[in-house]
Amino acid sequence: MLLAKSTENAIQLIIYLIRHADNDYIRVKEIAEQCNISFFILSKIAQKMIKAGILESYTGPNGGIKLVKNPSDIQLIDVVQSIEGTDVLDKCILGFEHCGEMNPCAVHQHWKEAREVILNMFEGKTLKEIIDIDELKEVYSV
Amino acid sequence: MLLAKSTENAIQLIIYLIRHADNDYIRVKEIAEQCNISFFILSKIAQKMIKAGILESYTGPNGGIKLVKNPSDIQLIDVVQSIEGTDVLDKCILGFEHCGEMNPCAVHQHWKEAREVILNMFEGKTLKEIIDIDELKEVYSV
DNA sequence: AACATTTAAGACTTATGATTCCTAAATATA
DNA sequence: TATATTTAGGAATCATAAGTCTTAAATGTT
Ligand code: SF4
Ligand code: SF4
Repeated sequence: MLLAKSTENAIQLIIYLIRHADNDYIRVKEIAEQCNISFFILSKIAQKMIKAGILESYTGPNGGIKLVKNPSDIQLIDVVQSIEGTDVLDKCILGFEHCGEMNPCAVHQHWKEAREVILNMFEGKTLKEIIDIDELKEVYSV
Repeated sequence: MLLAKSTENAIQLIIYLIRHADNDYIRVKEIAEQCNISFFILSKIAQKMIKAGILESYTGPNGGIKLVKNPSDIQLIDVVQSIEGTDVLDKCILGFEHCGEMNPCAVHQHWKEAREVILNMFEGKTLKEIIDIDELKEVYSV
């Protein structure tokens, strides 16, 4: 499993937020219902992203959560790291101790290539680009 | 984390086996010591790979485990699947229910590309190729 | 001020994987 | 046959992640 389940949920939450953003706060309960995720789980996840500076919240009636920055100023990696910590993809595919470029294990170069692509997926695109529905329509002609 | 820790250990075990293969059975204890992995853990992992038909074992003095097939006839994906099950990379990066090519979620195409590369790493190369030290020397000029 | 709504935060339980331990079975060797 | 070696396999423990619940704090509405 590449991503933890809570990170999957975090991405779903973000996608929902972007698609329903209209400068108002959106209730976590609404997102939980629409995305079919437990409210309790989602509110914990939201809290992590708030601490990471991705979301802000407002307590009370008409309250909820919303994005702090513009979707085009957030990378997917920011979301991933806000949940899983900053060293998700620093880790290697094997557990060898004294390794790396100078003393590579047998799969080093292969894993390096794959990680490059994964990183590119997480860093190369902003949330705006990733979530852009028109782009998807073009590709899949839906 | 892409791979479970036990899968990391499985790959380490396989690498050791290939590099020390001389048609004899190799004791799990020896591998455990050399790879610095708990013997108990490694013997469980070995049992899984035996059930998957990758290794065979022999009980008693001079016993141990060895590869069933030639390293050039085994794909890395076989090792991974023997430990984690066959649907490791079938799963999607998100948890959406009704999705896929016809109804792609917002990151479908990006994850598809990355998964392609990972699969290629696991399926495209045989263990022989991956473990080949000369190939590594060439690339890293070690 | 009283009440309803909504996030905040911690406690608690459950599920899953990692790790360790122990006994049995197989088999070579003396 | 007795003994030492080595895998087989289950039981038990520990760690971490996932999921649930409960109470507190903030704040708009009446
Ligand atoms: S040599 Fe490279 S692939 Fe191998 S364990 Fe080290 S960092 Fe990972
Ligand atoms: S649409 Fe594609 S990327 Fe999205 S959840 Fe489904 S299979 Fe995964």
